[in-house]
Amino acid sequence: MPKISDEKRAARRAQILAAAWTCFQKEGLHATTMDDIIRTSGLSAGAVYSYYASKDELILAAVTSSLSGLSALVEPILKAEPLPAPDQFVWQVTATIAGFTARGGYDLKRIALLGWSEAQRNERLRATMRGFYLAFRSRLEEVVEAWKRSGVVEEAASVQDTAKALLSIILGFVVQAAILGDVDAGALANGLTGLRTPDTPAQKSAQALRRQSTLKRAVPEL
Amino acid sequence: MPKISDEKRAARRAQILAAAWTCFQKEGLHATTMDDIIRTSGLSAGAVYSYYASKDELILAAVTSSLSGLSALVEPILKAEPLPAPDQFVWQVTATIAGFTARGGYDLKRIALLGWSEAQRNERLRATMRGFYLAFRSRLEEVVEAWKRSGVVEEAASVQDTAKALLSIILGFVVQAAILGDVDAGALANGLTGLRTPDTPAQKSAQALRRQSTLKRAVPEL
DNA sequence: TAAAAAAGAACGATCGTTCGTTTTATTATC
DNA sequence: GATAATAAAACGAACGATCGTTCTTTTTTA
Repeated sequence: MPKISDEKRAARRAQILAAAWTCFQKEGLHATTMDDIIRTSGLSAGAVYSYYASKDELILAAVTSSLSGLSALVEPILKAEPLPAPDQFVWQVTATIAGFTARGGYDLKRIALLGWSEAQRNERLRATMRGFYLAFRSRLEEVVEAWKRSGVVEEAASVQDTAKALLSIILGFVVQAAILGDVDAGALANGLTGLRTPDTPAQKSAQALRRQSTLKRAVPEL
Repeated sequence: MPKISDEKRAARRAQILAAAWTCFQKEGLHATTMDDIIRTSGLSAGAVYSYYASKDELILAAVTSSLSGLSALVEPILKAEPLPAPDQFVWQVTATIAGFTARGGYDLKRIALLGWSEAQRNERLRATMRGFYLAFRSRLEEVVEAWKRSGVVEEAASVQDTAKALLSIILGFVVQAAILGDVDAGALANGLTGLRTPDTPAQKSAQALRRQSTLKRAVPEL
């Protein structure tokens, strides 16, 4: 029975996925044609289609693998003992994300931007992504809990909101680094310390107000 | 000589651009066809093409107008007297961005994500965007300077880095709100205060170290 | 040798764009 | 002031290019 071995099959899939990554980040998700991927992979159309049923499947695989790659990368930081303080933590996470770029010429940040964009019209991709980021934010909540226990975050702080702020900082780094290219993890963490000054009484009362009211603002016409 | 008036011309352009916005955010930049835009604009193909030379032109116009719309929206906050404290400032900016969504069903955040993605392969768009965000960050630097003068940010902080951190938080909010949808300006600002605790001596030394070394980390295989 | 795997030419669908025609609105003429 | 002349503006069918995918043929391998 002439059937290819499981290792060979996995290798072929990886070969095609790598080609897809290369093309996607070079041209974008929609601008890369199947022919681009086929030629880059070194295989034929028939071969590629016998491993991935459609282009959408390939897009999903590319984004999913980048997400799980990110997960694997950041995981060690999340469970480090002792847990680094917030600034240090943000520094480590963003530096790790930035460092991924070096690896084989792939840029995790670019794939992330492409994925976010695509997720808005691709329901399956959106669900996958939502699940991933929600899970990641849960992990961040655990981190905040740990900070509370060790006293670096005060007990009164909202765990959910703090995790949201953390995630914003990390995601924002990805965007800014991808678009402007002149930010690094050190600058971000350093800039964060600049924002971290003790509350004045006026700020305290503003915080209390903030959670109750919704900002009503005149929105100018386009 | 039957020539349309300048107002009529501008109105037609606005009509087409509005149709493009609607389609782009519903289907994405590449998935919307010119026929989509043409039909929702209520005009003919020939008419649309006499106002915008190509689809790329329309994409650029859509993204550019969303950027300048954002600018106009945020500008009042930047020059407010007195300038709100950091948390309050972030709250106002993000609330304004979020509030834009309500306006006519257009979601500024979605267009932003689409634009970032497209900017990676469209050189003209990338240049436009870069210029916009750099200018915006300069404005943020001025804000940080003002904070320093009023004492809410300590003198030793780096203006550039603090502005980068600020921009990250804002951009991250846009991403998180667009993908997860369960964040609001209040949660973000509130979460930021949770991160804002006084330095311990250990953190101080970590900051000093951070700016000098580059993180060397083993990046696992995909 | 037999069946799975790879190849690659070919297909139908769809895209962005064009271009010959029709409509519309302004000006010149009587 | 009604009408004819005129040119911009709008129309929309049609085109060429290109896309994702299929399917028959050839090659490979257990």
